[in-house]
Amino acid sequence: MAARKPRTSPRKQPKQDRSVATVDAILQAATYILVREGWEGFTTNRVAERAGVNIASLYQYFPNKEAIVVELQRRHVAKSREGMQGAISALRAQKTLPRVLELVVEGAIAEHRVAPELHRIFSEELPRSARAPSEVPDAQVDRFWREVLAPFVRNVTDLPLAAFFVRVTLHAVIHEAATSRPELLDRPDFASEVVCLLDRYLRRAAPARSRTRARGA
Amino acid sequence: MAARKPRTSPRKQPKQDRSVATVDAILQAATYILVREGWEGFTTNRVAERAGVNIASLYQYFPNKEAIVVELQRRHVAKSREGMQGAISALRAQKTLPRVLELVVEGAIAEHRVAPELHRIFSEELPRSARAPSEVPDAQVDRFWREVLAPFVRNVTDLPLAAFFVRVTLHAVIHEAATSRPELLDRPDFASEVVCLLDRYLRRAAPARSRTRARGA
Amino acid sequence: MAARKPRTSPRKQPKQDRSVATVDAILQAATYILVREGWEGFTTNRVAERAGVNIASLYQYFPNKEAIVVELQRRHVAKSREGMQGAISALRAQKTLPRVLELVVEGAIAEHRVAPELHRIFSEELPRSARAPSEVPDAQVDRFWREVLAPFVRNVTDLPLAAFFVRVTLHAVIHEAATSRPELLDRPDFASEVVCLLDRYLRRAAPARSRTRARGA
Amino acid sequence: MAARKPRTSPRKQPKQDRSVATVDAILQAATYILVREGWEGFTTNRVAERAGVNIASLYQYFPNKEAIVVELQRRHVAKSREGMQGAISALRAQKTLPRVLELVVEGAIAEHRVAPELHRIFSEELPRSARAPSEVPDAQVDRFWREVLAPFVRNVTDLPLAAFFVRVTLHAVIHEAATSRPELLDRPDFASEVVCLLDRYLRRAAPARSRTRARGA
DNA sequence: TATGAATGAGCGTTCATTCAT
DNA sequence: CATGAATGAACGCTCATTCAT
Repeated sequence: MAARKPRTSPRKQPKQDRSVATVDAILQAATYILVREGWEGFTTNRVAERAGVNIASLYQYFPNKEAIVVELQRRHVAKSREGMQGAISALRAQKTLPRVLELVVEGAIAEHRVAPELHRIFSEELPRSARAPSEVPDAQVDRFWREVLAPFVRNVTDLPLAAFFVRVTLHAVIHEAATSRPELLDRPDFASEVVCLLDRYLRRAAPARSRTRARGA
Repeated sequence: MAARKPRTSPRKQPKQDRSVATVDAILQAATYILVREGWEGFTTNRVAERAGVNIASLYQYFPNKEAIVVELQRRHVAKSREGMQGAISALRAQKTLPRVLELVVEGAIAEHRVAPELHRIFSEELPRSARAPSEVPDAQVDRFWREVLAPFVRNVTDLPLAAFFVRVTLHAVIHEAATSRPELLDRPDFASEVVCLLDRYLRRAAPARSRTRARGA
Repeated sequence: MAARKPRTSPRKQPKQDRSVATVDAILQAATYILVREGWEGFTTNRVAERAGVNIASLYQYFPNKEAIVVELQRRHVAKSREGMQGAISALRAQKTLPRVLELVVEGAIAEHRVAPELHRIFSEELPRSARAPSEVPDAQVDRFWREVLAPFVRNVTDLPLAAFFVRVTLHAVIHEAATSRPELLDRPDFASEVVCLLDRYLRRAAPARSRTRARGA
Repeated sequence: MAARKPRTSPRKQPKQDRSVATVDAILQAATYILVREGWEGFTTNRVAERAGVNIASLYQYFPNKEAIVVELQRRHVAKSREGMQGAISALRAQKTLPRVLELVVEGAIAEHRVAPELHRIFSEELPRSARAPSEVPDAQVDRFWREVLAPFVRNVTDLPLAAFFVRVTLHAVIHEAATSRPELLDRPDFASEVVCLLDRYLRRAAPARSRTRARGA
């Protein structure tokens, strides 16, 4: 039922300098057009034209239109990850939850500072067919969080659920800020608020006989 | 710079039963195709074909392709709002923050139970051109939250920022659950976890000399 | 090879007042649209809409789109002819060529003063399919001129050719003036110049051994 | 009020022989269809089909339907002008009005012998949207005539008006002959009759106290 | 390898006209 | 009769992709 999905991996590795330059020109043109015109205005002919590359050459390096965007995402993610990687590798050494969270939050903010327009395109504009399969599936991220948070949580009965909440919340607030209110990212209290939000959630007071569900009480 | 945007309001009201049925068939077919094929596969010819309606008939009721989706959104939102409205009107009577949050969370969950696939389409798949202008802009929602929360918050220094966090977080966790893990919505503790997350954030402990920023400490 | 040409005569004679009103409304709307939008914007649906008449009703009185325009032309020509008729019936009584020409020129000018925009539409805008077959074919007009002019011409060797010239010239100058320089029609010397043009042509000096062809001389 | 008029200039120049042939095939097919079916039957799909060319290829060289016809006109006018140019450049050397007129008349006749069916199409069939903007506006032609005739006219009180008459008459008789009685163009006396018509008009007898206006006399 | 040229498939939309009540 | 609804048949145009040099 799902239409066959043609491979999106680059057609061939450019080995010579000229080829590298061609591919770069294509990707740069693609970025330009995606940012300015969105996915709807993104056509291979226009990309080739703007890149100053013959359309047939374009198809020598990319098997189809989607592959261009996928490669763009691959490079974008690679660059974004850099900021995060530092945070993650430093994570295990942290002794308090706030420190852990702080590290991650700042990593995530750094991540969102990289080419935010492209980020918006990738997260909001692309149809499924052009979306690069996330390199790290959500479930795996959740697992990661579970492990990271486990030592610190207090009175959390369902750790997997909490991990889900943390992942989603963390991403949402930073992404939304980056997308629609970028000035927030620069405020010194932004990160600490995010930390506060998650910290208090994860280290909560004793259940108190399930306050929120005790409607009749 | 913004191209002239052709109106998306319906072209003519169906008067007889027969034409009401036609419009319904069109909208139903549109839903079917949107859900299965996404915006990319959504073509007026296919919609008309699936609806068993002549393409020209389709254009008697909708001035263009976008208008179909806009009408779909209008109807969807109308249906969704119902659940939320009750919650909102009951809000002012609440005496505790958990009760307030609980109401809203449950309203939002109800909202997301209505045709969740369509919900996903509308929020993730549509290009800007087909997106119905949000009836309630985010800034206004934030203002609403500010007023609602003001009586209850504790040790919150920047209420507008907090309102932003609440709006974004609330929506994100419920939306993500509805979209990728719908079974979560049915769990009895899901809502209470959301409430807990927000409640603890809004009624926080005294600042403690800025714990989270005391890196050097 | 020529596509079958569906009849353009009105479908049925409106007998009742209401029908007459309907037909009039249609023709008036048709005029409005033709003048403002030209033949390209002239669609039966728009005519019906503007006339406040259901499209199906329109087709009860006119078998097709062309028929509307043909009827419009019929009425226009009928009205135009009025001015000319007087001139023509008075023609035989005239004793001099200038008087004859003067009468006709003034008739023709009067003719072109009737709804000049419509006139332009009919003469320049319509495709062949919508052009009413001229009620009086050119050859017949030429014959008429031959008879009228015969008593007056001088040194004209080929009367039929001269008649052709008179018909064409007379129409061209008045039509062009009416179309692109309407103020000319109001100048008192305009008509007399036309008369002069034709009069001198028809009563020419003796051949002078064909001056204009004596290239070798 | 005037809608944005999309450019009609060719989209890209054919560089290889193959594409020159393509463009020629398109223009030839366009001519064929225009002549046989008129503007109404002139559709890009049919042109492409008859040209044996893919519709998309057609649009590689012409940005829209009108552009095809405009190019056709451009080429036609270029060819037509040749005959006229000779006449015009020889004009100044002429010593008598009949010689001047003769030259122009013969130039105009030659002009009308080039593809007369196309000529008819261009002058009668095209809607404004497809008409190439006349390279030489009428007013300019009138000015030209004024200068050319000035040395020769006799008893002409309003030279601009006379120039208008000359332009219109000259064109009308030749055009009408070419269009509806092409055999006339081949008759040896046709040109001389036109010359006579204009010559006598421009070199007229003394006003005689305004003969044609002396109605009361 | 790079380029100019080509193209199948389809898209959004319109319109003259007819049907069914 | 009049009306609301319907529709077959195009039409102008674009795009991702491939062919041929």
